Amino acid sequence: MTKPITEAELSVMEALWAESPLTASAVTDRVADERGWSPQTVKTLLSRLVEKGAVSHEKDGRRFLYAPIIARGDYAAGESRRLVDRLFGGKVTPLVAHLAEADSLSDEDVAEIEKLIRELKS
Amino acid sequence: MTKPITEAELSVMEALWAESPLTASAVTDRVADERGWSPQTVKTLLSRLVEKGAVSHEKDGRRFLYAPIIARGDYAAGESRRLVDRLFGGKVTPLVAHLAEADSLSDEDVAEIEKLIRELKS
DNA sequence: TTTCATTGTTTACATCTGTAATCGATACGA
DNA sequence: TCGTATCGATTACAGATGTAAACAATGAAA
Repeated sequence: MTKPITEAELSVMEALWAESPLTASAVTDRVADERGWSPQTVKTLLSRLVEKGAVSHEKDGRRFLYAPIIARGDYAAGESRRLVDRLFGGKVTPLVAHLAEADSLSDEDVAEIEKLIRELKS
Repeated sequence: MTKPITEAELSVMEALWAESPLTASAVTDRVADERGWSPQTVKTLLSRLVEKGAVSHEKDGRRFLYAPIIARGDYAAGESRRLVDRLFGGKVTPLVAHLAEADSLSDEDVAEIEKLIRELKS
């Protein structure tokens, strides 16, 4: 994954992460609503994702079947790390603190993280 | 902050967050090393940040003094939220879990977050 | 077989981004 | 006072990005 996946491309990735392999038109059906894109736009994005090595395309008769190459979890982990490095000097704690301050952490969140932390400590 | 701050612009913001107000050349001095930019480049970035409403410029004789309008903490919190919304359905726990899985959380981190969580619960 | 619809490929184009040169005003040193 | 260094403003320009039209191949329908 040399080149980064852009915002628009991410919508396409989400469709493929949700279900794959898919044809281009199937992807279009799934993302057209939220983004209001023309089928051509989706094709372009798919091509660029193939170029970037983020998506595979296997010939299936006259059409292609597209599937993600990079896993959603790997992508998310990478992006998370990038953010933490860029803004919090690589430390996760300030990130959690900021989200907490912004009142973005529900009691549920706190409880879940606490549980997670307990597991990590064992 | 209508338009997002770009990667290059962020370097300039960091300089201003570290110390402000600063003249354009003072900013240049502080970011030239890490980025190897010409003074002109820094000027352009400052102008764009002023346009975006992220930085103020007050006339001081024939030159300008630049200062951040948005606080670093607010920016960081906003970016964090955007990431969590985009990739983790708005939930913080999976983010922490991913970072932990990638072996990115030191024992220290875990201890700190635990402490933070305890404070949040009280 | 002729046509139409579908699929991928090529090309397009405006905006954004990174990076900077050039230009015009102007303050400071000689 | 005259040139020179400096500052901000204007303009530039290539590559990335969002968004898509145009085109070519080809399989399906009539």
